Amino acid sequence: MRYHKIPDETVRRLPVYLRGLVFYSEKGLKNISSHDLAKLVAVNPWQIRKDFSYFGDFGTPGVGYDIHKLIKEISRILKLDGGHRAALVGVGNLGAALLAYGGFEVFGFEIAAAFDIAEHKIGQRVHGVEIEDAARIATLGERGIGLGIIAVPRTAAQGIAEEFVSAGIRGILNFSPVHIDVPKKVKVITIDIAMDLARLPYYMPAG
Amino acid sequence: MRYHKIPDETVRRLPVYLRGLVFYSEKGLKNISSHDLAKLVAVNPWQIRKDFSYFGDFGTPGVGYDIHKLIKEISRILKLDGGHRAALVGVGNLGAALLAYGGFEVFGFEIAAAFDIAEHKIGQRVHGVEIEDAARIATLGERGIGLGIIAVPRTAAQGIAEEFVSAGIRGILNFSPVHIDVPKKVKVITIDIAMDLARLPYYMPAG
DNA sequence: CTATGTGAATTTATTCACAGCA
DNA sequence: TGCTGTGAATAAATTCACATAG
Repeated sequence: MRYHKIPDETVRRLPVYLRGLVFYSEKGLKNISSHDLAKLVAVNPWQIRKDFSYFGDFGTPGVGYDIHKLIKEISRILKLDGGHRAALVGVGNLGAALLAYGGFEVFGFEIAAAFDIAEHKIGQRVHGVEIEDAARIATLGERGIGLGIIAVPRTAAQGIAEEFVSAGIRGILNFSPVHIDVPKKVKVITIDIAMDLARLPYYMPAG
Repeated sequence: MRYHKIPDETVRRLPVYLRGLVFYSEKGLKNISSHDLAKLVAVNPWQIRKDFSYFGDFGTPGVGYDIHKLIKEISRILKLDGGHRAALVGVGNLGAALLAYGGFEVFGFEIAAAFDIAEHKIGQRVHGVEIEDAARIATLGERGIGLGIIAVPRTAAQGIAEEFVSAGIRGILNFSPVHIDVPKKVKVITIDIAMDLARLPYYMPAG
């Protein structure tokens, strides 16, 4: 099935596989079976095989998948190879947490710029990144930064998104619990942490 | 179709609807059409109608849905009515951000306890919550706290999860980028913020 | 005439079962 | 024998189209 379009649900799982594969790779392993990967990432073995079958031929029957080749191919499909520079707006609690978060590197991301409107924060350094005046968001286009992260209060989120769009940003990760309107040429993913928490009681076994 | 099981995908959307409905309710509106709600939450109108049809009869043709009744019913289905008290472990950058985050109240959540292992943090108050010694996690059972939030470094996550389980916690929200193993009677939802970011380049229009 | 509610049609995703390769 | 890769079968979710209620 190598010529099919990759299903969205498979694309959603690819970063999960990638993190698991990198984990195994760092342990020095060269190959892994669908069964072993399944245990690590909590996906069925046949689902994994089906997913991988959409884009190629990485397995050897009786041996397993070539970890290195898979990492390269998944990175290529997700367009993570080559790396990405992101700009963060809003260095409050959440923004500082994102700057400190170590989980971005695996996927080739780097937070290369940070902005805030609070006078006393501007010029300070947080985890190696200097906080700039939010007025300078407009300069992002010239600086080769293509991703934006919004970590400001909800009332400011739409405005920041529009500044991002003007500056040429093509992808936005939004942490404000509010829907953001942008032109179709820009992709927005909103993460509302409370929404995942809100599903927890439903799935909790009664006690 | 009032007697069918509610599909998982519908359950995933219910918190989204709930947030939108509360937003409208606070504006003083009494009714809303599927079309208007659709614009706010970025879901198709027919999808909304289908979702609501799984659990009842809240709409009036020609008028729309009764916002108040819907809020009550969705809260009931998600088991959010009555409220939930959660315990946070790990008051670093992310933990502090969660304590400061205002988006939990809509869903009836309250972070009622916070724990850390760092001596100098214990006894301090962050956003009104006193930080306790992580050794006291075991007391959660007696305190009527049923949800746990993990915001510690990945290497500590599994251990904290086990302490939660021993203390009688039935639902865990995990922010560490690692799969957590718990008994089946406990539900875990893992949020890895980098994973959503990792899908962004794939969906970004080429430029 | 407007907007819900829902069967039916379609599309998409998961699961199975097994042929075939190392 | 062990494990991949994939058609076929099943299940689930989305979309449509329209009867029906206010």
